[in-house]
Amino acid sequence: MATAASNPYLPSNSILSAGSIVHSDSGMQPGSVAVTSVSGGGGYRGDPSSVKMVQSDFMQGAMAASNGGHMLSHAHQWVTALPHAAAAAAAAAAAAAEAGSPWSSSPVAMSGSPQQQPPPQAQQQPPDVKGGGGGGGGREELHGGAALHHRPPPHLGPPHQGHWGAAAAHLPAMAAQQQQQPLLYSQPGGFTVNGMLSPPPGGQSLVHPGLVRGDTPELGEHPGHHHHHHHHPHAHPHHAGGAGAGAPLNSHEAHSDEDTPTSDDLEQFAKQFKQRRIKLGFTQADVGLALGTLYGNVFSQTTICRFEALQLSFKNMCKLKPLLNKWLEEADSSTGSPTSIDKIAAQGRKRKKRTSIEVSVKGALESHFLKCPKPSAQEITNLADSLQLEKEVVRVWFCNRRQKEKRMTPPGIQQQTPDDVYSQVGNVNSDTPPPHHGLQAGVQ
DNA sequence: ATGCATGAGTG
DNA sequence: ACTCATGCATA
Repeated sequence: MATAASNPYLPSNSILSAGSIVHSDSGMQPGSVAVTSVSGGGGYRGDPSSVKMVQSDFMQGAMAASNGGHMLSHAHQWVTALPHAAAAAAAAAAAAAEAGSPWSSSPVAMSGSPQQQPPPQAQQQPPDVKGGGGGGGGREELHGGAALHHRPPPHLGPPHQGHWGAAAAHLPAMAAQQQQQPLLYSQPGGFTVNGMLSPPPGGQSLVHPGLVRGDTPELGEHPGHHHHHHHHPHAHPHHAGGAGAGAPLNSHEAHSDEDTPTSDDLEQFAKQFKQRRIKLGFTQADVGLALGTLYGNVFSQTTICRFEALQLSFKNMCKLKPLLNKWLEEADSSTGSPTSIDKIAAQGRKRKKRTSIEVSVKGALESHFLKCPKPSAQEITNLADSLQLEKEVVRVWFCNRRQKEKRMTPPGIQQQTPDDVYSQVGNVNSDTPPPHHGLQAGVQ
C-alpha cells in the first residue's frame, strides 16, 4: 500500500522541459486491464515527465459505453495543459456510461427505520455494514428493512450519527476542516459579468410553504423519512413523530437556511437552484468560483453539479444549501453588479493518474461488492492480484462504491423538470418511468 | 455528469 | 484503514 500513498508530491511545478513519456506504469503488469492516463502536472510515481499533447478521443469511450461493449483502446492520452471543452458533448454519453444500477425506487420505504438511507431502497442492498467500524462517520447499520436479511453486527452498535435524520447543520464550522489550497481549475465558459439575462418570468415558485414538519429532529433514531420524488409536486404531510416530545419549534418554511431541511426541501431547493442558475446564465463552475470569492469557500463544478443532482450525502447537502442560497440571492439581485471574479494563481499539483478500469473488471468488482462491501485488506490484496490492479486502486474503488450507496439520489434516475409533467398528458395512470436521459439544459 | 483520487478527521 | 467531503480528469 505504500506504493501509492507514499508519494510525496512536489509542490512546485517547475517543468521546464517536457521529458519523454514514461508510460510504463509502475503498478501495472503487461496486459493489464486498466489504463491510466497521465494528468497535467507530470508523473505521479516514478515518472515525472510531462508532455504536451492533447488527445481527445473521448469519443471512443462514449461509443464503447453506449455499446456496453468493450474498447481495447489503450491509447495513451496525455493532457498537459489547457482544458478543453468537452464537457458538453459528453453529457449524453456520460449518462449511458456506467452500468445501471439495479436501484428501484420504491414508493414508500421503511417504516420506523431509523437512520438515513432514504429513498432508494432497493431489492439488493448490502445487508450489513459494520456499525461503527469505520471511523468518523459511524454509519448506518442497515436494519433489515428492505434488505434480505440482516445480521447482527459483529461487535457493538455504535452511536453513529447518521447523516440522514440527524443533525447536520453546522454551517459555521467548515472553515476549520478545510485547509486545502485552492487550486485553480478553469473550465470553459466563463461569461459571468453582464451576460445575465433579465430576470426570469418566475419559474420558480415551487416552494410550498407549509410543509415542514418538526424538524427537530431526531437524534439517533428516527425515520429520516424520505420519499422519492413523484410525478406531482405535492406536499405531503408526514406524520410528525417527535414533534410532541419537546421540540416545538418549527414554524417555518422549507427554504430559509436556518433549520435543518428535510430531504424534500433539499430536493426542492436543488431543483430551483438549478433553474435559476441556468436562467441567469451561469455555469456550475461559475457558481463554484463565486462562492469562493464571495464567501471564501471555493467549490468545483463537480460539487455544484452533485448538489443539483442530489448526489451528495444529506449532511453535505445541508451544509452547502445555505451558501448556495446566498449566492442565489446575490446573483438574483445583482442586476449588473459584476461579481468580479479574480482568479488565483494556479498551482501545479500532481495527482495520480486516473485509472480506468475495464468493464469486465468492473463487473468483477461489482460482484465482489455485492458479496462483501467491505473486504479486508487481505481480500483486497487478493482481488487486486487476480484482477491485476494495484491494491490501492481496488481499495479506493470500494471506498467510492460505498460512498455511492450513501448518496441521496441513486445514479440513473433523473429528476424531472416541471416541464416534463406537462408533456405527460395522456398519462393518468401511474408509473411512467421515462428512462431516457435526455440532456437537460444546456449543461456546460 | 461521473469515475477515480486525495486528505482531514476519527478509531 | 475507513468515512466523508471534494475535486481533477475524463467520458
